[in-house]
Amino acid sequence: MTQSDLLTDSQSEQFLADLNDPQRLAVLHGDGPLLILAGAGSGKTRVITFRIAHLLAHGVHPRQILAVTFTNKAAGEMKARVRELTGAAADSVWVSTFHSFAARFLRFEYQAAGLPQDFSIYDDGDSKGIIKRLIAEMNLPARTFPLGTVKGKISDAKDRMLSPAAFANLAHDDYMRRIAEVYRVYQERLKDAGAVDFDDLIVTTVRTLEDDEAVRARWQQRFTHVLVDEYQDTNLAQVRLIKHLAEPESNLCVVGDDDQSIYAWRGADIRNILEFEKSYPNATVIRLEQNYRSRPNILEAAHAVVSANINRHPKKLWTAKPPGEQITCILTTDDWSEAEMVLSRIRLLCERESLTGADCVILYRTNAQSRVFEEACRRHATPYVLVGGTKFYQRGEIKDALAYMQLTINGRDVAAWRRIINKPLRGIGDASQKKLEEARRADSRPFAEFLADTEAVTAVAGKRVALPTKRFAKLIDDLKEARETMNLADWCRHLVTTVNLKSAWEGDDPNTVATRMENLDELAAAMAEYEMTHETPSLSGFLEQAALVTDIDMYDVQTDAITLMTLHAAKGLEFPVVFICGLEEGLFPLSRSMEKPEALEEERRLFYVGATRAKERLFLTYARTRQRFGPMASMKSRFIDEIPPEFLDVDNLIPSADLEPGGLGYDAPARNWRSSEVRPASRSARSVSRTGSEAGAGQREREMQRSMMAQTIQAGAVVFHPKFGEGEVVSVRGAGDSTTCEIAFRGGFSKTLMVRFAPLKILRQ
DNA sequence: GCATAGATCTTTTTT
DNA sequence: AGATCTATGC
Repeated sequence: MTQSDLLTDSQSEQFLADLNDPQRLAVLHGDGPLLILAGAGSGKTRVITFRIAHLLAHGVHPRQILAVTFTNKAAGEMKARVRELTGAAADSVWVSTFHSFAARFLRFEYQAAGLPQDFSIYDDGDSKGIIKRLIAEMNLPARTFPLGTVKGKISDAKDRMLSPAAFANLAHDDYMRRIAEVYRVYQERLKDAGAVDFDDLIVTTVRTLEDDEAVRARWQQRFTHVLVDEYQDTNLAQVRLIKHLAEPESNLCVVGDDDQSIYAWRGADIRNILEFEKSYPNATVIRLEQNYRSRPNILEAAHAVVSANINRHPKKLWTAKPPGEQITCILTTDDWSEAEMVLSRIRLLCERESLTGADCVILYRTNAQSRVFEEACRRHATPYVLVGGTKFYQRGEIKDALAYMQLTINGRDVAAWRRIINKPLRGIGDASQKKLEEARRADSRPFAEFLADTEAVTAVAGKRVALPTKRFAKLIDDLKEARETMNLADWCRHLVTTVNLKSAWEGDDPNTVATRMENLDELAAAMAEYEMTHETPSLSGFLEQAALVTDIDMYDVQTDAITLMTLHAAKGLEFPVVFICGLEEGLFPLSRSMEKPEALEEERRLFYVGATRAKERLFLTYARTRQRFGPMASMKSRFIDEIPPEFLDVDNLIPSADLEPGGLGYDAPARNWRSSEVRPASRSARSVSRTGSEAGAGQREREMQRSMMAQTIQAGAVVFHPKFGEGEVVSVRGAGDSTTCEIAFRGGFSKTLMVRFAPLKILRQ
């Protein structure tokens, strides 16, 4: 590292001048624990990145800094921003998510952790497959032991660092004792399979650090400074991981906001942030309360809702910005017109206020709500980007191919084996599978080796399956061998043909089959890209990445497309215009949460997170009825009523003869609200102005979006494909690298292609 | 062992 | 309403 990689003092001073007082204190804070309570939009990322730059400028070696986030996207952004400040030094700073940090740790320390080097990482589906089989094996009634609940309890136990034994000790009724038993055997099965689930990544890392002094010393020495983002979302296991890594100096800087804690259902414990000072009595606490993102009206509304919570540290953000528009609340009769209204509002904003679709985001509580908006966008040929939904690596055909790959490096991976042993059909049915699986476990050899042992197989499952199992074993061995002679992408293609995956979907709709085959092509392309972008590409590295990557990670603001995503996915993002939709009792807040006060408070925080994404304008929508297991009607969300009326501009599109359903006992003064008909049209035409430094930032963002547009495709574009000819883009789905678009080709057929890999030429936008 | 039709459950959010 | 699971018959 050269001196020029580092900030010089004068540069660093210049940066500091842009910060407000508490921000500067946080950046300059010396040694010891530091808690930054950073409200929404208070420049939190800036503070973290400046702090890292500051540490680097003051002689901390980049490799000694660990910064942990929850999503790969956040990690990537942090790294990019540190790089802007410090140059190449940033590349040596270890910035990663909790899970990918743990995965990397365990690849180094697999021996101490008691894992095979090429351990598999099980996703939710893999884990559920194992647990499901266990529930059946243990004769537990599926009705009283629903898979999701059992998995959830086990996951909770892991989040709290409870071993199966400890969990069993705490179980004081038969029900919990049985779940404890499932947990115990589940762990045995994982161990046998050489696999860890998502929770285990963290738990095993913590256990290894706690049990092995040499390993602990090595890693504690390695990191002298640890920073954690979104600290309010950590669970006990994660807090312990961080604590160990930061010791003994405990130069630990955590940043978070208790009002933005929205992952309690996943084991996040808000007490971690509320009681940080108890764990670290010498901690410095800094509050960032100036908001640089939103108009005061938006902050007021968000604050009004979240401050209805009892269990909360009282605080209030402020902003120097001028008031801006009122918050628009749109009341519609049903979900269909809700979507129509949202789109027409967006159209209006784009026409009159020099905004583009990319400035707008539609947020909703549940993924299922996205459908109506997607349909509306298609109807109006409005480009949109859907974040979430079916993920590329979760598709059946992709998981199948990955399972074959996984089995070549981890021969005991039972989830992979189960997935592919009879796909394509080999005449090895369920009954034989169970017998073979059990016998193999007792035998402890890898699947391929065991299955090639004709005698052993015959003894367990009869003569009939011995031949197909032997062939299967040979197939796996051949694949393993082939891997040595070719690169990952070629090997992937080789695998698809050798295995003859296509024959597994004989009789299926030919279009579906074609799409699946295209997806497999895309998998090969993804592997090629992985090989190009990594210095030491490995199969297990690729599989690890495939297991830990999510949709939001790949999301990038681009083109003129409107963004559609859940409120949860929106955390950490900001948009000039935000629509929060489906503000109905039972949907948002969700009915399940309405029984438990803590859960209801989390819904309020979720509203707070959603609202504070907005820079300029916030819209809230309510649909009186919507399709949810058949049509259902609901009352306005209490969140709307928790906002003082002076901040709201209500656009009531429900005919006055149509009263709200169940108006009894619910204070919803719809009659007091002005109807849209009498509203002067000029109001919507008022321009959204940008002020101060925000304007500059917005401008730059816009430019970046524009430059990216060149390489992206919008609905309505006319494109050319060498194989399929000319066609028109009907819709664009997915995010970032996994963006797909549906194209209606002139030949009268349409295809869904992955933008990144399809050799498309854009003829006209 | 496998395909099909009917039954059942799902929709909270995700690393 | 749609996907996924289960029971049944071949």
